[in-house]
Amino acid sequence: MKIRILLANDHAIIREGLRSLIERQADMEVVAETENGRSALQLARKLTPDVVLMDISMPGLNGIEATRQIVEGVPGARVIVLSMHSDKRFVAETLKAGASRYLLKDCAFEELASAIRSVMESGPYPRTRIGKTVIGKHAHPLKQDEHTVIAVLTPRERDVLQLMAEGKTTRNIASLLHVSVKTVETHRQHIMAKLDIHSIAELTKYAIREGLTSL
Amino acid sequence: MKIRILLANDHAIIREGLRSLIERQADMEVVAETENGRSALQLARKLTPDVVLMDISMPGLNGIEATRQIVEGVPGARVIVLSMHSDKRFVAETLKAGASRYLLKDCAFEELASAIRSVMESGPYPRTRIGKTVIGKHAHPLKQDEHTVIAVLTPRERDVLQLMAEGKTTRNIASLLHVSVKTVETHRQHIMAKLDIHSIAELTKYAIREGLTSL
DNA sequence: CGGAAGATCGGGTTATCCCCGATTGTTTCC
DNA sequence: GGAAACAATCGGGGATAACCCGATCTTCCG
Repeated sequence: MKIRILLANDHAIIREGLRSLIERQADMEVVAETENGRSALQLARKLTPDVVLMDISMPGLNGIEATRQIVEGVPGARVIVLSMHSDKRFVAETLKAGASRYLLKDCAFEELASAIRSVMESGPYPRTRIGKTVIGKHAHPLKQDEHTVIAVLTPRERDVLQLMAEGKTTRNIASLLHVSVKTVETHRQHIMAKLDIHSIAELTKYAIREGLTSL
Repeated sequence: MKIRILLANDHAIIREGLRSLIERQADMEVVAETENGRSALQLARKLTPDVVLMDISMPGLNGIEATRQIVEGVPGARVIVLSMHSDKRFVAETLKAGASRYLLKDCAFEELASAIRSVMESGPYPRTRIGKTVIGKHAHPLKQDEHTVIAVLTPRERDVLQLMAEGKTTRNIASLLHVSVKTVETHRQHIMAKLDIHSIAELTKYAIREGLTSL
Protein backbone atom coordinates (compact mmCIF):
# COMPACT_ATOMS: atom_id res chain seq x y z
CA MET A 1 0.00 0.00 0.00
CA LYS A 2 1.48 3.29 -1.07
CA ILE A 3 1.67 6.33 1.16
CA ARG A 4 -1.14 8.58 -0.01
CA ILE A 5 -0.10 12.21 -0.19
CA LEU A 6 -2.04 15.45 -0.57
CA LEU A 7 -0.16 18.46 -1.93
CA ALA A 8 -1.15 21.93 -0.76
CA ASN A 9 0.93 24.73 -2.22
CA ASP A 10 -0.08 27.92 -3.91
CA HIS A 11 2.49 27.75 -6.71
CA ALA A 12 1.47 25.42 -9.50
CA ILE A 13 4.95 24.81 -10.78
CA ILE A 14 6.18 23.85 -7.34
CA ARG A 15 3.30 21.45 -6.89
CA GLU A 16 4.16 19.88 -10.23
CA GLY A 17 7.80 19.63 -9.26
CA LEU A 18 6.99 17.96 -5.97
CA ARG A 19 4.56 15.61 -7.65
CA SER A 20 7.17 14.64 -10.17
CA LEU A 21 9.69 13.91 -7.43
CA ILE A 22 7.24 12.01 -5.26
CA GLU A 23 6.05 9.84 -8.10
CA ARG A 24 9.55 8.57 -8.53
CA GLN A 25 9.26 6.99 -5.11
CA ALA A 26 7.83 3.51 -5.38
CA ASP A 27 6.07 3.70 -2.03
CA MET A 28 4.34 7.05 -2.46
CA GLU A 29 1.61 8.55 -4.56
CA VAL A 30 -0.03 11.94 -4.87
CA VAL A 31 -3.77 11.59 -4.45
CA ALA A 32 -4.61 15.24 -5.00
CA GLU A 33 -3.17 18.71 -5.08
CA THR A 34 -4.57 22.12 -4.32
CA GLU A 35 -3.55 25.72 -4.21
CA ASN A 36 -5.32 26.92 -1.09
CA GLY A 37 -5.84 25.96 2.51
CA ARG A 38 -9.59 25.72 2.43
CA SER A 39 -9.78 23.15 -0.33
CA ALA A 40 -6.87 21.34 1.29
CA LEU A 41 -9.10 20.81 4.28
CA GLN A 42 -12.00 19.65 2.12
CA LEU A 43 -9.83 17.31 0.08
CA ALA A 44 -8.27 15.89 3.22
CA ARG A 45 -11.69 15.17 4.66
CA LYS A 46 -12.79 13.50 1.45
CA LEU A 47 -9.68 11.52 0.59
CA THR A 48 -8.20 10.88 4.07
CA PRO A 49 -4.59 11.00 2.85
CA ASP A 50 -1.79 9.64 4.98
CA VAL A 51 0.30 12.77 4.65
CA VAL A 52 -0.54 16.36 3.79
CA LEU A 53 2.38 18.34 2.41
CA MET A 54 1.50 21.86 3.37
CA ASP A 55 2.86 25.27 2.48
CA ILE A 56 2.53 28.08 5.02
CA SER A 57 1.67 30.96 2.76
CA MET A 58 -1.51 30.23 0.86
CA PRO A 59 -4.44 32.39 -0.10
CA GLY A 60 -7.62 32.04 1.89
CA LEU A 61 -6.94 29.73 4.77
CA ASN A 62 -3.23 29.85 5.57
CA GLY A 63 -1.13 26.77 6.12
CA ILE A 64 -1.03 26.97 9.89
CA GLU A 65 -4.77 27.31 10.30
CA ALA A 66 -5.38 24.63 7.68
CA THR A 67 -3.00 22.36 9.58
CA ARG A 68 -4.89 22.92 12.80
CA GLN A 69 -8.20 22.01 11.23
CA ILE A 70 -6.88 18.99 9.34
CA VAL A 71 -5.18 17.53 12.40
CA GLU A 72 -8.39 17.98 14.38
CA GLY A 73 -10.82 16.90 11.72
CA VAL A 74 -9.11 14.19 9.70
CA PRO A 75 -8.16 11.13 11.75
CA GLY A 76 -4.93 9.54 10.67
CA ALA A 77 -3.68 12.44 8.61
CA ARG A 78 -0.19 13.73 9.41
CA VAL A 79 0.78 17.18 8.24
CA ILE A 80 4.28 18.05 7.09
CA VAL A 81 4.82 21.74 6.61
CA LEU A 82 7.21 22.89 3.92
CA SER A 83 8.12 26.51 4.44
CA MET A 84 10.60 29.08 3.31
CA HIS A 85 10.61 30.76 6.71
CA SER A 86 13.17 29.67 9.25
CA ASP A 87 11.67 31.96 11.85
CA LYS A 88 11.33 30.21 15.16
CA ARG A 89 7.90 31.55 15.83
CA PHE A 90 6.61 30.12 12.57
CA VAL A 91 8.02 26.78 13.58
CA ALA A 92 6.51 26.98 17.05
CA GLU A 93 3.11 28.02 15.71
CA THR A 94 3.13 25.27 13.15
CA LEU A 95 3.99 22.56 15.61
CA LYS A 96 1.47 23.86 18.09
CA ALA A 97 -1.09 23.57 15.32
CA GLY A 98 -0.32 19.87 15.20
CA ALA A 99 2.10 19.49 12.31
CA SER A 100 4.35 16.46 12.51
CA ARG A 101 7.33 18.04 10.82
CA TYR A 102 8.54 21.45 9.76
CA LEU A 103 10.93 21.43 6.81
CA LEU A 104 12.58 24.31 5.01
CA LYS A 105 12.36 24.64 1.26
CA ASP A 106 16.07 24.58 0.94
CA CYS A 107 16.22 21.04 2.23
CA ALA A 108 16.92 18.28 -0.25
CA PHE A 109 14.06 16.15 -1.51
CA GLU A 110 15.68 13.15 0.09
CA GLU A 111 15.12 14.75 3.47
CA LEU A 112 11.49 15.27 2.66
CA ALA A 113 11.07 11.70 1.52
CA SER A 114 12.57 10.30 4.68
CA ALA A 115 10.46 12.68 6.75
CA ILE A 116 7.36 11.31 5.04
CA ARG A 117 8.37 7.73 5.76
CA SER A 118 9.31 8.65 9.29
CA VAL A 119 5.96 10.17 10.18
CA MET A 120 4.28 7.09 8.74
CA GLU A 121 6.16 4.85 11.11
CA SER A 122 5.10 6.78 14.14
CA GLY A 123 1.41 6.55 14.83
CA PRO A 124 -1.18 8.81 13.28
CA TYR A 125 -0.99 11.06 16.32
CA PRO A 126 2.61 11.55 17.19
CA ARG A 127 1.80 14.77 18.89
CA THR A 128 3.03 13.73 22.28
CA ARG A 129 6.63 13.78 21.24
CA ILE A 130 6.44 16.38 18.53
CA GLY A 131 8.54 18.73 20.52
CA LYS A 132 11.55 16.53 20.75
CA THR A 133 11.11 14.85 17.40
CA VAL A 134 10.72 17.92 15.33
CA ILE A 135 13.01 20.26 17.09
CA GLY A 136 15.62 17.60 16.66
CA LYS A 137 14.64 17.08 13.05
CA HIS A 138 15.19 20.57 11.85
CA ALA A 139 18.30 21.08 13.89
CA HIS A 140 20.43 21.34 10.78
CA PRO A 141 18.34 23.55 8.52
CA LEU A 142 18.01 25.97 11.38
CA LYS A 143 21.78 26.00 11.59
CA GLN A 144 22.56 24.73 15.04
CA ASP A 145 20.60 26.68 17.50
CA GLU A 146 21.11 23.96 20.01
CA HIS A 147 22.88 26.57 22.01
CA THR A 148 20.31 29.26 22.28
CA VAL A 149 21.24 32.72 23.41
CA ILE A 150 20.54 31.87 27.00
CA ALA A 151 22.94 28.99 27.03
CA VAL A 152 25.84 30.68 25.34
CA LEU A 153 25.65 34.36 26.07
CA THR A 154 25.91 35.90 29.48
CA PRO A 155 23.10 38.14 30.71
CA ARG A 156 25.15 41.23 30.05
CA GLU A 157 25.99 40.08 26.56
CA ARG A 158 22.33 39.52 25.85
CA ASP A 159 21.60 43.06 26.99
CA VAL A 160 24.17 44.37 24.58
CA LEU A 161 23.02 42.17 21.71
CA GLN A 162 19.44 43.26 22.15
CA LEU A 163 20.36 46.93 22.09
CA MET A 164 22.57 46.39 19.08
CA ALA A 165 19.73 44.67 17.26
CA GLU A 166 17.54 47.63 18.06
CA GLY A 167 19.87 49.86 16.12
CA LYS A 168 21.58 51.53 19.04
CA THR A 169 25.15 52.69 18.57
CA THR A 170 27.94 51.49 20.78
CA ARG A 171 28.12 54.85 22.49
CA ASN A 172 24.40 54.81 23.01
CA ILE A 173 24.49 51.37 24.56
CA ALA A 174 27.34 52.38 26.82
CA SER A 175 25.39 55.28 28.27
CA LEU A 176 22.26 53.18 28.60
CA LEU A 177 24.14 50.54 30.55
CA HIS A 178 26.26 53.12 32.43
CA VAL A 179 29.54 51.63 31.33
CA SER A 180 32.31 52.79 29.05
CA VAL A 181 32.30 52.39 25.30
CA LYS A 182 35.22 50.04 25.61
CA THR A 183 33.22 47.68 27.75
CA VAL A 184 30.44 47.51 25.24
CA GLU A 185 32.95 46.88 22.50
CA THR A 186 34.41 44.00 24.45
CA HIS A 187 30.98 42.51 25.00
CA ARG A 188 30.27 42.80 21.31
CA GLN A 189 33.51 41.06 20.46
CA HIS A 190 32.71 38.26 22.86
CA ILE A 191 29.24 37.91 21.35
CA MET A 192 30.64 37.76 17.84
CA ALA A 193 33.30 35.26 18.84
CA LYS A 194 30.84 33.00 20.64
CA LEU A 195 28.26 33.02 17.88
CA ASP A 196 30.81 33.15 15.09
CA ILE A 197 28.86 36.00 13.55
CA HIS A 198 30.82 39.02 12.48
CA SER A 199 28.40 41.57 11.16
CA ILE A 200 25.70 43.72 12.67
CA ALA A 201 23.27 42.51 10.03
CA GLU A 202 23.67 38.84 10.83
CA LEU A 203 23.66 39.57 14.54
CA THR A 204 20.38 41.39 14.09
CA LYS A 205 18.89 38.43 12.31
CA TYR A 206 20.13 36.15 15.07
CA ALA A 207 18.56 38.38 17.70
CA ILE A 208 15.28 38.36 15.83
CA ARG A 209 15.31 34.59 15.56
CA GLU A 210 16.04 34.33 19.25
CA GLY A 211 13.28 36.72 20.14
CA LEU A 212 15.54 39.38 21.59
CA THR A 213 14.05 41.96 19.29
CA SER A 214 11.30 42.14 16.71
CA LEU A 215 11.04 43.27 13.15
CA MET B 1 20.66 18.85 -29.82
CA LYS B 2 18.93 19.37 -26.53
CA ILE B 3 18.23 22.76 -25.02
CA ARG B 4 20.86 23.20 -22.33
CA ILE B 5 19.43 24.71 -19.16
CA LEU B 6 21.02 26.21 -16.05
CA LEU B 7 18.91 26.28 -12.88
CA ALA B 8 19.40 29.12 -10.40
CA ASN B 9 17.14 28.97 -7.36
CA ASP B 10 17.93 29.21 -3.70
CA HIS B 11 15.62 26.41 -2.58
CA ALA B 12 17.09 22.97 -3.12
CA ILE B 13 13.79 21.17 -3.24
CA ILE B 14 12.43 23.52 -5.88
CA ARG B 15 15.52 23.04 -7.99
CA GLU B 16 15.10 19.29 -7.72
CA GLY B 17 11.46 19.57 -8.68
CA LEU B 18 12.22 21.69 -11.72
CA ARG B 19 15.02 19.40 -12.75
CA SER B 20 12.74 16.42 -12.48
CA LEU B 21 10.12 18.10 -14.64
CA ILE B 22 12.61 19.34 -17.21
CA GLU B 23 14.26 15.97 -17.58
CA ARG B 24 10.96 14.52 -18.69
CA GLN B 25 11.15 16.73 -21.75
CA ALA B 26 12.95 14.96 -24.55
CA ASP B 27 14.42 18.17 -25.95
CA MET B 28 15.80 19.66 -22.74
CA GLU B 29 18.50 18.92 -20.24
CA VAL B 30 19.77 20.55 -17.04
CA VAL B 31 23.47 21.21 -17.33
CA ALA B 32 23.93 22.65 -13.86
CA GLU B 33 22.12 24.10 -10.90
CA THR B 34 23.07 26.60 -8.24
CA GLU B 35 21.62 28.35 -5.25
CA ASN B 36 23.00 31.85 -5.68
CA GLY B 37 23.30 34.54 -8.28
CA ARG B 38 27.02 34.83 -8.28
CA SER B 39 27.77 31.24 -9.06
CA ALA B 40 24.98 31.36 -11.62
CA LEU B 41 26.99 33.98 -13.44
CA GLN B 42 30.16 31.94 -13.17
CA LEU B 43 28.46 28.75 -14.31
CA ALA B 44 26.80 30.56 -17.19
CA ARG B 45 30.17 31.88 -18.33
CA LYS B 46 31.71 28.44 -18.10
CA LEU B 47 28.94 26.31 -19.55
CA THR B 48 27.26 28.80 -21.93
CA PRO B 49 23.78 27.32 -21.46
CA ASP B 50 20.98 28.12 -23.88
CA VAL B 51 18.58 29.11 -21.12
CA VAL B 52 19.10 30.24 -17.54
CA LEU B 53 16.09 29.65 -15.32
CA MET B 54 16.49 32.31 -12.70
CA ASP B 55 14.83 33.05 -9.39
CA ILE B 56 14.66 36.64 -8.20
CA SER B 57 15.37 36.26 -4.53
CA MET B 58 18.73 34.67 -4.01
CA PRO B 59 21.49 35.30 -1.51
CA GLY B 60 24.48 37.29 -2.61
CA LEU B 61 23.78 38.55 -6.08
CA ASN B 62 20.04 38.73 -6.59
CA GLY B 63 18.32 37.44 -9.68
CA ILE B 64 17.90 40.78 -11.40
CA GLU B 65 21.51 41.78 -11.10
CA ALA B 66 22.63 38.28 -12.04
CA THR B 67 20.40 38.49 -15.11
CA ARG B 68 21.93 41.80 -16.11
CA GLN B 69 25.43 40.41 -15.91
CA ILE B 70 24.63 37.15 -17.65
CA VAL B 71 22.87 38.87 -20.54
CA GLU B 72 25.81 41.19 -20.94
CA GLY B 73 28.54 38.67 -20.42
CA VAL B 74 27.33 35.39 -21.86
CA PRO B 75 26.56 35.57 -25.59
CA GLY B 76 23.63 33.44 -26.62
CA ALA B 77 22.26 32.87 -23.16
CA ARG B 78 18.60 33.73 -22.63
CA VAL B 79 17.36 34.30 -19.13
CA ILE B 80 13.88 33.30 -18.02
CA VAL B 81 12.96 34.65 -14.63
CA LEU B 82 10.70 32.59 -12.42
CA SER B 83 9.38 34.70 -9.59
CA MET B 84 6.74 34.73 -6.93
CA HIS B 85 6.41 38.51 -7.12
CA SER B 86 3.75 39.87 -9.38
CA ASP B 87 4.73 43.44 -8.71
CA LYS B 88 4.93 45.54 -11.84
CA ARG B 89 8.22 47.11 -10.99
CA PHE B 90 9.87 43.77 -10.44
CA VAL B 91 8.73 42.77 -13.89
CA ALA B 92 9.92 46.00 -15.44
CA GLU B 93 13.28 45.80 -13.72
CA THR B 94 13.76 42.23 -14.74
CA LEU B 95 13.01 42.86 -18.37
CA LYS B 96 15.16 45.94 -18.40
CA ALA B 97 17.94 43.77 -17.06
CA GLY B 98 17.61 41.75 -20.22
CA ALA B 99 15.49 38.77 -19.26
CA SER B 100 13.59 37.16 -22.12
CA ARG B 101 10.58 36.14 -20.08
CA TYR B 102 9.09 36.77 -16.66
CA LEU B 103 6.96 33.93 -15.35
CA LEU B 104 5.17 33.59 -12.06
CA LYS B 105 5.62 30.53 -9.91
CA ASP B 106 1.96 29.78 -10.07
CA CYS B 107 2.13 29.16 -13.79
CA ALA B 108 1.93 25.58 -14.97
CA PHE B 109 5.08 23.77 -16.00
CA GLU B 110 3.68 23.48 -19.48
CA GLU B 111 3.79 27.26 -19.77
CA LEU B 112 7.39 27.24 -18.66
CA ALA B 113 8.30 24.53 -21.14
CA SER B 114 6.73 26.40 -24.02
CA ALA B 115 8.38 29.61 -22.88
CA ILE B 116 11.73 27.83 -23.02
CA ARG B 117 11.08 26.58 -26.53
CA SER B 118 9.79 29.97 -27.54
CA VAL B 119 12.87 31.88 -26.49
CA MET B 120 14.96 29.33 -28.31
CA GLU B 121 13.15 30.00 -31.55
CA SER B 122 13.61 33.70 -31.38
CA GLY B 123 17.22 34.76 -31.60
CA PRO B 124 19.48 34.95 -28.64
CA TYR B 125 18.47 38.56 -28.15
CA PRO B 126 14.71 38.83 -28.54
CA ARG B 127 14.56 41.81 -26.32
CA THR B 128 12.56 43.91 -28.71
CA ARG B 129 9.21 42.32 -28.07
CA ILE B 130 9.65 41.24 -24.51
CA GLY B 131 7.36 43.89 -23.21
CA LYS B 132 4.21 42.77 -24.88
CA THR B 133 4.75 39.09 -24.50
CA VAL B 134 5.44 39.01 -20.86
CA ILE B 135 3.25 41.76 -19.59
CA GLY B 136 0.41 39.92 -21.25
CA LYS B 137 1.39 36.72 -19.55
CA HIS B 138 0.91 37.74 -15.97
CA ALA B 139 -1.77 40.30 -16.54
CA HIS B 140 -4.02 39.06 -13.78
CA PRO B 141 -2.27 39.55 -10.48
CA LEU B 142 -0.75 42.99 -10.70
CA LYS B 143 -0.78 44.98 -7.58
CA GLN B 144 0.83 48.23 -6.67
CA ASP B 145 2.84 48.33 -3.55
CA GLU B 146 3.69 51.96 -3.37
CA HIS B 147 5.43 51.69 -0.05
CA THR B 148 7.91 49.03 -0.99
CA VAL B 149 11.56 49.35 -1.66
CA ILE B 150 10.88 49.48 -5.33
CA ALA B 151 9.07 52.75 -5.12
CA VAL B 152 11.79 54.45 -3.18
CA LEU B 153 15.11 52.83 -3.91
CA THR B 154 16.83 52.48 -7.24
CA PRO B 155 17.81 49.00 -8.46
CA ARG B 156 21.41 49.54 -7.57
CA GLU B 157 20.51 50.78 -4.14
CA ARG B 158 18.47 47.65 -3.59
CA ASP B 159 21.45 45.54 -4.56
CA VAL B 160 23.55 47.33 -2.00
CA LEU B 161 20.89 47.15 0.68
CA GLN B 162 20.47 43.43 0.14
CA LEU B 163 24.18 42.79 0.48
CA MET B 164 24.37 45.00 3.54
CA ALA B 165 21.51 43.08 5.10
CA GLU B 166 23.39 39.89 4.40
CA GLY B 167 26.24 41.09 6.54
CA LYS B 168 28.69 42.03 3.81
CA THR B 169 31.16 44.80 4.49
CA THR B 170 31.39 47.87 2.33
CA ARG B 171 34.62 46.64 0.81
CA ASN B 172 33.09 43.27 0.18
CA ILE B 173 30.07 44.75 -1.53
CA ALA B 174 32.28 46.92 -3.68
CA SER B 175 34.21 43.96 -5.00
CA LEU B 176 31.05 41.93 -5.47
CA LEU B 177 29.48 44.66 -7.56
CA HIS B 178 32.74 45.54 -9.30
CA VAL B 179 32.68 49.15 -8.21
CA SER B 180 34.76 51.23 -5.85
CA VAL B 181 34.23 51.44 -2.12
CA LYS B 182 33.27 55.07 -2.54
CA THR B 183 30.41 54.18 -4.82
CA VAL B 184 29.01 51.73 -2.35
CA GLU B 185 29.32 54.33 0.39
CA THR B 186 27.38 56.81 -1.71
CA HIS B 187 24.65 54.28 -2.35
CA ARG B 188 24.47 53.50 1.35
CA GLN B 189 24.13 57.16 2.22
CA HIS B 190 21.37 57.57 -0.31
CA ILE B 191 19.58 54.54 1.08
CA MET B 192 19.82 55.81 4.62
CA ALA B 193 18.69 59.27 3.62
CA LYS B 194 15.74 58.00 1.61
CA LEU B 195 14.56 55.58 4.27
CA ASP B 196 15.56 57.77 7.20
CA ILE B 197 17.16 54.75 8.80
CA HIS B 198 20.63 55.18 10.16
CA SER B 199 21.73 51.87 11.56
CA ILE B 200 22.66 48.58 9.99
CA ALA B 201 20.36 46.78 12.40
CA GLU B 202 17.26 48.73 11.40
CA LEU B 203 18.24 48.54 7.75
CA THR B 204 18.49 44.80 8.07
CA LYS B 205 15.04 44.60 9.58
CA TYR B 206 13.72 46.78 6.80
CA ALA B 207 15.31 44.54 4.20
CA ILE B 208 13.77 41.49 5.84
CA ARG B 209 10.33 43.08 5.90
CA GLU B 210 10.70 44.01 2.26
CA GLY B 211 11.80 40.54 1.29
CA LEU B 212 15.28 41.54 0.15
CA THR B 213 16.84 39.06 2.53
CA SER B 214 15.67 36.35 4.86
CA LEU B 215 16.29 35.50 8.47
C1' DC C 1 43.12 28.20 47.89
C1' DG C 2 43.18 28.30 42.95
C1' DG C 3 41.17 28.90 38.85
C1' DA C 4 37.54 29.78 35.73
C1' DA C 5 34.34 33.08 34.14
C1' DG C 6 32.18 37.46 33.97
C1' DA C 7 32.44 42.45 33.72
C1' DT C 8 35.12 46.22 33.35
C1' DC C 9 38.54 49.30 30.76
C1' DG C 10 42.76 51.05 27.73
C1' DG C 11 46.14 51.60 23.51
C1' DG C 12 46.99 51.42 18.91
C1' DT C 13 45.71 50.06 14.18
C1' DT C 14 42.43 49.74 10.70
C1' DA C 15 38.24 50.45 8.61
C1' DT C 16 34.08 52.95 8.18
C1' DC C 17 31.20 57.01 8.30
C1' DC C 18 29.96 61.47 6.57
C1' DC C 19 30.48 65.81 4.68
C1' DC C 20 31.83 67.90 0.45
C1' DG C 21 32.17 67.92 -4.81
C1' DA C 22 32.44 65.98 -9.74
C1' DT C 23 31.55 63.35 -14.05
C1' DT C 24 28.86 60.64 -17.24
C1' DG C 25 24.76 58.72 -19.13
C1' DT C 26 19.80 58.15 -19.16
C1' DT C 27 14.94 59.61 -18.49
C1' DT C 28 11.63 62.86 -18.29
C1' DC C 29 9.22 66.72 -19.27
C1' DC C 30 7.81 71.18 -21.15
C1' DG D 1 15.03 69.49 -28.78
C1' DG D 2 16.98 71.17 -24.96
C1' DA D 3 16.64 71.69 -19.87
C1' DA D 4 16.19 69.37 -15.74
C1' DA D 5 16.16 65.57 -12.85
C1' DC D 6 17.83 61.27 -11.70
C1' DA D 7 21.05 57.39 -11.54
C1' DA D 8 25.57 55.51 -11.13
C1' DT D 9 30.13 56.18 -10.72
C1' DC D 10 34.36 57.95 -8.12
C1' DG D 11 37.54 60.99 -5.04
C1' DG D 12 39.40 63.89 -0.66
C1' DG D 13 39.73 64.45 4.03
C1' DG D 14 38.53 64.67 8.75
C1' DA D 15 35.73 62.57 12.40
C1' DT D 16 34.20 58.44 14.17
C1' DA D 17 33.75 53.84 15.17
C1' DA D 18 35.21 49.21 14.97
C1' DC D 19 38.77 45.79 15.66
C1' DC D 20 42.63 43.19 18.06
C1' DC D 21 45.70 42.94 21.65
C1' DG D 22 46.07 42.82 26.64
C1' DA D 23 44.87 43.95 31.59
C1' DT D 24 42.54 44.45 36.06
C1' DC D 25 38.96 43.22 39.46
C1' DT D 26 35.33 40.56 41.43
C1' DT D 27 32.69 36.46 42.17
C1' DC D 28 31.84 31.92 42.61
C1' DC D 29 32.74 27.22 43.20
C1' DG D 30 35.09 22.66 43.73
